[in-house]
Amino acid sequence: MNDLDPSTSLGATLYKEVARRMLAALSAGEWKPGEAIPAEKKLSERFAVSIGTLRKAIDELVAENILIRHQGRGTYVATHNREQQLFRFFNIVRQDGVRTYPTVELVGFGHAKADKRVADKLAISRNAKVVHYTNVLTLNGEPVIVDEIYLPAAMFAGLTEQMLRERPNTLYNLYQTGFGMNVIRIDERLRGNLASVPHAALLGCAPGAPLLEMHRVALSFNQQPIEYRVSSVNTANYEYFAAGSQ
Amino acid sequence: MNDLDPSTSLGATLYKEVARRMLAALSAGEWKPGEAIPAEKKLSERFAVSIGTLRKAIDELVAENILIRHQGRGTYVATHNREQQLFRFFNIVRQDGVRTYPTVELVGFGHAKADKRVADKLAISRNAKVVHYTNVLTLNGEPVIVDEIYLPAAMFAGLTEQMLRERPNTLYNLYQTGFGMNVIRIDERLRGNLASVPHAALLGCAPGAPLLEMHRVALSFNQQPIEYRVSSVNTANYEYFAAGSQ
DNA sequence: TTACATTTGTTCGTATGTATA
DNA sequence: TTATACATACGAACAAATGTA
Repeated sequence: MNDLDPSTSLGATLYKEVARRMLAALSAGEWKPGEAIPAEKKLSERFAVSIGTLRKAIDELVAENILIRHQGRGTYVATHNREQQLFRFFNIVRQDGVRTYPTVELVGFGHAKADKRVADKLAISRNAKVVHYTNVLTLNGEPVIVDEIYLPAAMFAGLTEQMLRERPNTLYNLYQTGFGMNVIRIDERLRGNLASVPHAALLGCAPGAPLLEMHRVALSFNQQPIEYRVSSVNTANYEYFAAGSQ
Repeated sequence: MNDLDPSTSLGATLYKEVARRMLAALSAGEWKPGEAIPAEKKLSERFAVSIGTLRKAIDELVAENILIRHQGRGTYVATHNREQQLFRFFNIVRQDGVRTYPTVELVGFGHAKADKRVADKLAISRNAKVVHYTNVLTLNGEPVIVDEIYLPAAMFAGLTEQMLRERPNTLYNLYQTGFGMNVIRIDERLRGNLASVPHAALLGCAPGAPLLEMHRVALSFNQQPIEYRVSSVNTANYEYFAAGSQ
């Protein structure tokens, strides 16, 4: 035991300190999504640690899905535009187990002030400006999900309805390439609920039909909330697959 | 490319082969839940690999929650009776985020034949004998969950209603200590549904109230299904927290 | 096709630090 | 204090995958 202030000392262990410094470089935009970071050898020299220690630091970031390794090629900053990555956060599958990807239709767009719930979820002050838009997701020709999506307007200055309509890729890719907002992790909570009249109309089911209601907060590097989304899922033929529960 | 059958070769890498052999030892009962396995040094001698390779093998089993490391003490086989482990699979939390643990009441017990759905989930033949029992879980004095639980009778010979009532610990601990069945992983699928009349009575809600319906298969070492459980959750004040979704 | 350079992956061994009993 | 066990850090050698000349 010593009486140094631990907050001023290094991050407990060397490899964690290296991981922290690499995260800082990522956060500062030194290495951009889709690009390769320098080779392990070079990084070990830069941070003045052994190759093993550097690899352990990278291990941590790979485990968090921030970096992706490719033997023989290099280590890359994760993006949201690879097929494999595209729907990392899309957990709705058909009840027979078949996994298909949705087509998205924007059915509502506007600005609003954060109410208590949205302000809490986005960690912004009440009445702060938010962008609010609505998507309908169709699977195999059947509308299955209605997404009510809220963004902190301050972080998404210049976002237009057209950008959402014409994005060539996923929403999270648009956030990443258009606004520098990287979704690293999501926090998801689920409830049962009954279909409201407008949602029933969008989903083609009866008002009062049972739905799965998903509350999702998308988080960036420092647990910074980027997006709050309420998804209403018609689980007549589909279901939520809790992928991570091992 | 060569034309050797890869299934006849070793497990690709040495550390994975060691992990496989350790899993075999666990599966064979050589190391029992709650016990410490031999020290890394001894194991590295036993498997004739370096300490680093052995540690990497253990890393794999720790990541799967099969082993638990304690610096200075040893590496232990995971059990379902530690506070921390107790509710590893219990993902229902109060909407304000407070996490409390349920009290369980057995309200139904009997034997039945597997219908198509249960046979599929448990990977047994249709009409095979199953144990079917029903629990009501109470959180903070309020009944919140009804569990309909199905076990393959062949794997749980001698299981009685009294054993379920008088178990000093969790169900999964009873499976482990009483029948040698270790729950390693669960597969969970979620839907919205309406409360049936009997479930509404047990939960103290109106028939037709919206519920979260959870279909869970508990799996053992070789993806062997051990238990199928349908949980009906009243999410008026509680919600499902998708812990693993990162 | 072949050869080669580059990059990550695996395995080894050693030394030292930290936690536990 | 001492012994034991896991954790961290170092560096070296070789294997495997990739891309290119």
